[in-house]
Amino acid sequence: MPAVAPLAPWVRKMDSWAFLNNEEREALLALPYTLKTIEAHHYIVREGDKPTQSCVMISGLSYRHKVTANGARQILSIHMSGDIVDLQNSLLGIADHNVQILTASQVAFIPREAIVELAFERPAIGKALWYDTLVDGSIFREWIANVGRRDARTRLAHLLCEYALRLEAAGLGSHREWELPMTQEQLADCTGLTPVHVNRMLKSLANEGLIRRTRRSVTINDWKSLAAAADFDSSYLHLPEEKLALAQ
Amino acid sequence: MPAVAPLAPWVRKMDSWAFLNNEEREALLALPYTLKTIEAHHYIVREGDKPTQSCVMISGLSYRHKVTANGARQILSIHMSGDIVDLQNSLLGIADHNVQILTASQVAFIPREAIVELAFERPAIGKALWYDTLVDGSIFREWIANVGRRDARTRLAHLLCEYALRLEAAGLGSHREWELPMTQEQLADCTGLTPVHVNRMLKSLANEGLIRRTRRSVTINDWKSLAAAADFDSSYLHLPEEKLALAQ
DNA sequence: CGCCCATTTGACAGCTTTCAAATCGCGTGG
DNA sequence: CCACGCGATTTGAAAGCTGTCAAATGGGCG
Repeated sequence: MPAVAPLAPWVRKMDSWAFLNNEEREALLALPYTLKTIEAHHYIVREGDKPTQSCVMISGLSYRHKVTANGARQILSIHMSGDIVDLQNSLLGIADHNVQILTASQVAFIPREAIVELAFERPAIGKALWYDTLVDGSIFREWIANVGRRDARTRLAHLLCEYALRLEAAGLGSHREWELPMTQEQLADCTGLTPVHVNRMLKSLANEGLIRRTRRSVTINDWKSLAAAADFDSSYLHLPEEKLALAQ
Repeated sequence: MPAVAPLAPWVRKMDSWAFLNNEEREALLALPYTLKTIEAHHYIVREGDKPTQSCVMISGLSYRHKVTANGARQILSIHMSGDIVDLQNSLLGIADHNVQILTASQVAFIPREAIVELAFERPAIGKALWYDTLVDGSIFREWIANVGRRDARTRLAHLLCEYALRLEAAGLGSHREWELPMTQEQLADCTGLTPVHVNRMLKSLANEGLIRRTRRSVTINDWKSLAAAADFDSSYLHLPEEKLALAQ
């Protein structure tokens, strides 16, 4: 096993809800997996596939999306180190959405059966996995509200806040200082806007000093003001208590 | 036990994915519960609550929703006989959204521990419950895409198609002939539109013969055309095979 | 019969999209 | 080292879908 176990970030996240003991952490780390390095833009899963493996993000970023009949794309979620994407698709049988790599990533593929067996062999692990899918669902619900009922500026700010906080909760940086390696077109696909309008809203947020921008990334400048402008309340992320302070 | 067990619709749904044997069905039916009749508009759960029970819909309709800072409401899902709402809230600890009754309903409240224990005692039940939360998540994803990337007319048509198919899958009617007891304001809150615009779009769908309307409800007139106008593909509902034919 | 709430309708405003063109960065090749 | 090319970002102007506001209509119920 390498100096740092590839699955460690994931186990850390599963462990953050305090269901697991040491033995169970070891059991998760001992799951069989195949490690792959995947370049940006590549697909991990396509709608209609019947995946038999689940993917754990080791490093890098990925996202899930759907495409409507008129060709518009809607991004459904963003995933980072420690996230298990596609537990959904693999358990449900047929993938109902696509999973694509955002920035070059290391991904661990774990056979579905191995995970499911472990989940029911050790209830604590089962609870942690279940909990994880429930948090996933909670984030989806917030996105429905975000896209459905917030104006463009608020919507975009909300996306930034969520990303910042999740990044920090995953131990990947500070919510006050980080980079978002997404194009404005991708931000548009997250928020149900057009790239042009995303550009204008970013400009507006920057003009008021809430964020700072370089060409290809965004940094939060004034967390409190941004969170206020975003109508952002972190409770839907169901972060463990010790990480709640971040949101202040 | 009454002639028809109250939990029967739920057990039927849990069973539809073919994980359960007879013993397990019985175990579900034997779960402890409290039955309540609740009038329209009443809340079952409020955001911030710490529910310790999960609610199974026996009859009637309910919906989940969030309210944004500016007071706009976004409905997140609609629930009918056989649905378990709020497994999410009760497992996650703190409710991140509201659950409200749409039409007078009978609801069975089951203690969370009883469900969780059973889920891990009998893996098949655990799988069925997990599967159910995953389907829930799949529907949320479709709603994100619906609200984010479809125009008003398509969006509304999509909502109608989903409702029709779920109603039929739950054994509550035919997808070609049913009523939707929602106000136009509620339809608006489902789709991220205004009531006025919902009115216009319903009129447009009716003018083209896709639906028929009475004052307080909608009926599908021409399923195929409506599904086409709605960009509707039922696969995200993950209906069991024997019910797939419905969607044709 | 009268009240109240939901539905309709019309006119107008406005947020967001659309369409196009210009600018900018950055990697590549000469 | 510098020009070139291409994708991403910016910007402006105009169109359009959806929202807003207000008033009228309609139905159900006490």
